[in-house]
Formats: sequence, structure tokens, C-alpha cells
Amino acid sequence: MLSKSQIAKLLSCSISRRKTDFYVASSCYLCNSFCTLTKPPERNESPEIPSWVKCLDDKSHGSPDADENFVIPSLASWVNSYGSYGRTEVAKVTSSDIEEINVEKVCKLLRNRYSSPDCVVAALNASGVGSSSRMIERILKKFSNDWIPAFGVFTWAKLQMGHHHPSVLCDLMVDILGKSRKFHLMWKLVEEIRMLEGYVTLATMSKVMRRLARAGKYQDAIEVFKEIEQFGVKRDVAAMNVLMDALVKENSVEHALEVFLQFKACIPCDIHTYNILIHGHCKCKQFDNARKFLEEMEQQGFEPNVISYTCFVEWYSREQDFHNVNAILDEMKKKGCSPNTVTYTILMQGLGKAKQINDALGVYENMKTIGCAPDPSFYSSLIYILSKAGRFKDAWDVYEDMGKQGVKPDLLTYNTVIAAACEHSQEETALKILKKMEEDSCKPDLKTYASLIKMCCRKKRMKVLQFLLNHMFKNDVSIEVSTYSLLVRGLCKSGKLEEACLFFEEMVARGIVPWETTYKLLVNKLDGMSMGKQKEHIQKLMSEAKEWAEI
DNA sequence: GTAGGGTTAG
Repeated sequence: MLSKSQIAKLLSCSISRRKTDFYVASSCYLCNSFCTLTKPPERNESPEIPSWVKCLDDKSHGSPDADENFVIPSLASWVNSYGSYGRTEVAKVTSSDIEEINVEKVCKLLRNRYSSPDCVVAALNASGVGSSSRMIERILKKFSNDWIPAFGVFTWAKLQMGHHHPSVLCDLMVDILGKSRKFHLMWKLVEEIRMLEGYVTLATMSKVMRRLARAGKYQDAIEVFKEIEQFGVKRDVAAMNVLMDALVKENSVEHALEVFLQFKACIPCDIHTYNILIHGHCKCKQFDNARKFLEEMEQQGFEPNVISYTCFVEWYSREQDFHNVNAILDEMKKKGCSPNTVTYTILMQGLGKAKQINDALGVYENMKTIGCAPDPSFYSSLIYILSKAGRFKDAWDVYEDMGKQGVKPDLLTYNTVIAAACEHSQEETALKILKKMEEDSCKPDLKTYASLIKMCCRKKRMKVLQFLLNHMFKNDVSIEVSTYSLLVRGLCKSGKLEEACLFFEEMVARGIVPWETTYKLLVNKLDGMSMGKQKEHIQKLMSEAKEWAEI
């Protein structure tokens, strides 16, 4: 039986740079050791002892009959077919297997902490691994919260292939740099691909605008929009909507409004533009202003739709102003605009938060009579509400009922059920669902793991915690500041200070600046336990992290 | 990426 690592070892020494479609992995004819990987033999080659099988290990050969299973048996997903040549069976290894192996090899290398992308490039150059765009995409997703390895691998592959990656990959890189607030590098990359035909699109500039807005650089985001034609992207309503949406989502309806007023004369807006403005104003509880835009859109000939009204329902609900919620629902009825699943979900959530559980459950009944079908998001909210009300058993029943109703759970549903199980300390159930997700090919995300990690810290389940961290890496979920904070906070609360320090250290080593609250909590705890030495160490790490952040 | 995804105290 060949292990994945044996194949990886073998492949890495010989074939990584070749481009043939498939290779043959075979075990030695004489010994059970895993030996060689070559192109398949020609049909007319002797099947007795294929000449192309050579043993790489120079170990003394025992009797070939000692172990009947010396041939390559099941390689599961690694191998898609077998051939038989005499006593040596062969397995085809496709180019996607090679990609898999290269991805693993590169990731292993990237887990060493490099201080700059250049160091990553040098290390990868020395490794002799080959690259492909598809492979880089997978690695970038794995390291999307870790800009140094991500940018290193991106640069290395570009140099190795001698040309730029496809534009979607460039967009991904732009986004990663923006997310880490490496705006200087982000711009350098954008400038670089601007020279290439068709590379910079609205998708690229959307990443730029959204990342700038997220960093609170509202004015910079607006400047990008004003100058967008210099990048070969049309300054039209689609681009304007992206900008306004980014500004609203990052809490500046004021800037969104400024853009709207400045451009409404030259860029004809659409229904989205108005809905973004309504959403923005509802979000900061400026209901009168929101109403003004609802009227303005009508005057401009755009009939308000279910999205327009649902914004009001959401934010009146959040205010627990159910009088106005009902007024909006009545208005919708009058205008012949039916609420949809989203509207009902929001309404039910609002009632749930207001602790009006029975009214919340009534929404579900109401939907059924109207014939509005619940979707996975709706069920997730229902599960959430029941769990928060301490009714885990009912929440679980709803989850099970979904299947019977033919609604497939999605990521949100799984996350909600896992969070509910964790909150009720149902460890086994929570892990069971994690497994179920795998079976359903539903990829877990940071939130999936966050609830599980929180529970493990609380219950001091260190082994399960380690299992989860490995699980995350395998699933391409990159650990970032919120996860580290969760770990440090959770372990502090459980009195596991040594472990908390280790995670704090790892976070800083990855170039992440810890949150001030996380830092203070840890230092206070260390102080309380008279762990002076560790406290000094953490203080030193924190000031280092802050220094780097400023560079 | 025009609306729902639900907490960073204690």
C-alpha cells in the first residue's frame, strides 16, 4: 500500500517539471519498496519484467513471494486506473495528481515563515517544483490571509512561466494585497497588468474600491472611480453602484450620497442605485431620508421593488419598531409587491431578537399559507432563534425537517447547527455535522471552525483543538486575526496561559498585528498569575508587531 | 457584492 507521502516523495524527485499528461507509478518487481515513476511502456514491451521499472532504493531484495501484496494496491483518488504487466502492476498518475502533489509541496514550504515575498521566491526557486495557474489559484485561496507567502508564490510562478497569470488570478492577488492593506504593492500590481490587454476589468477595480473603502479610505475609493477610465474601465452606472455599495457597506452613506449627487447629472442611475441609497440610510436609521429616496425613485420612473421595501422591514425590525414594520407590509400589499423569503426571514429574525418567539414561529405558518417556500437561509434563522431561546431540541428537529421538505442544508445552515450544538456543549453532535459537511462536499469556512474552537477552548479539549486546526488547513481555510484572537481569548479564559502565549507568538510571527483587546486580556491574565517572564515576552512581541505594521 | 449570514465585555 502506497501512502500519499510516498508518492509525493517519489514524484518530487523526478517529474515535477515535466509536462506529459500522465505517468506511471510502479513498485519494484523484486522488493516492495516504491520505486519509480515513468512514462507508460509501449504495448509491445515485454510484460515479464518491464525494463522501465527500476528500484530507486538500493536495498537488498528479499524474496518476491514474501509478500503477495507488494504491487500497488488501492491508491484511492490518486490513481484512476490500473494496468498489469507481469508481476508488477502499474498505476496511472494524471497531471491533476501531479498538481495535487505540487500544491502540497509548495504549501509545506510556505508554512516556514518567510520575512518577505522575495525570500519565498528564492526558496521556491531552489525547490525545483513546477507550477501552473490552476495550482497557484488553489494556493492563493489557501493563503488568502497571509500576503507574504501568497505574493511570493504569485511572483515566483509568474517568473517561472514567463508571462502573467490569467486576469482572475491577478484579481485574486489584488484582493489579497488590499485585504492586508498593502496598498502600495496592490497598486504596483494593478499598474503592471494595466499594460496587458483586457486584464484590468471592473472586477479588478471593484476589489480595489472595496478594499480601500474597508480600510476607511473613502476618499481614495472615490478617486479610483473618478479616474477609472484611465484603467480602461468604463465609468458607468455599474461601476458607480459598486463604489456606492462599498461605501454604504463600510458605513459611510454620506460618501455614497456625495458620489450620487456629484454624478447623477452625467451618469443615469438605475433601480440598484436607489436601493443602495435606501439601504444605506435605513442602516443608519435615517428613515426619513430613506423614504425620500423611495419617493424620488418613483418620480424617476422606477417602481420600488421587494428589495426597496425589505430594507425598511429589516431596519425597523432591528429597532423593534413593529408598528412601522406592519405599515411597510401594508404598503407593499397596496402596491401589489409581495414579500418574498428574504422579507419573511428578516421579519422572523427581528421577532426572534425581540424575544417574541411565538410570533416568529407564526411567520413560518404564515409563509406556508401564502405558499412562499422557505430556503436554507430561512431555516438557518429558525434554527438560530430556537437555539438562542434554549430550545436546542426544537432547533435540531427543524434541521432534520429540512431534509424531509427537500431543502438541502448549505454552509450557513451547517454553521448555524454547529454553532447551536457548540453553544449547548453537544460536542459529538457538532463534530458529526462537520463530518456530514465533508460528505456533502460543503466546504467549511472560518465561522464553522470558530464555534468549534470556542467550545474546545471552553472545555479544554486540546487534542480536538489540534485536530480542528489541521482540519482547517486541509480545507484551505486560512487562519487569520479573528481566529487567533478567539484562540488566545478562549485559552485565557480556561487558564491555559502557556498555550495562549504560543498562539499569540504564532500570530505575530505571521505578521498579524493582534487586537488591542486580545493583547490586554493576555497580559492581564499573565500578570494575575505572576508570570512576569512571559508577560515581558508578549509585550515585546506586541511592540514588534506594531513596528512592522507601520513599515 | 441592490435586501437576510446574527458579539470583540462581563
